[in-house]
Amino acid sequence: MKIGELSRRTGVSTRLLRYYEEQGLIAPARAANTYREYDEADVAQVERAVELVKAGLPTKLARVVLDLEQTQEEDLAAACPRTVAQMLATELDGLDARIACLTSSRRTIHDFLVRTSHAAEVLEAARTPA
DNA sequence: GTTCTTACA
DNA sequence: TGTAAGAA
Repeated sequence: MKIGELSRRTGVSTRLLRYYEEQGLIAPARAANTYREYDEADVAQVERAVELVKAGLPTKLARVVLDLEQTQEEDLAAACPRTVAQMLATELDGLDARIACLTSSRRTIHDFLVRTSHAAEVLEAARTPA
């Protein structure tokens, strides 16, 4: 399939699909007319890439993870270099720090809200969207 | 009509 | 990242 269809199927803009390719996250084949040619495996690859990026991984790390998953599905354990594991651990630490920060923010806002007469009603509304 | 590359905002 | 230009 061509880039347009892949874009529709994955919800990722053609602009971003080309950028992912530039960053080594995907490696589509090329048709004779120079058009990029994607297969089903690329669809899964793009969806996976989106997950990793959503998780906040730098594209550099996402590229490595994607690469590891593609080549060493069985003994991934041995294939992942310590340096990569270390970087992932650092990501985890950063996440923990952000969670702590957000938890603090939540506390501050929540504590104030609870002091208002609209607390019960508003908090219930937030809990029951749409 | 669709994609490609390059480049600007 | 969206969008534009010019070519295929």
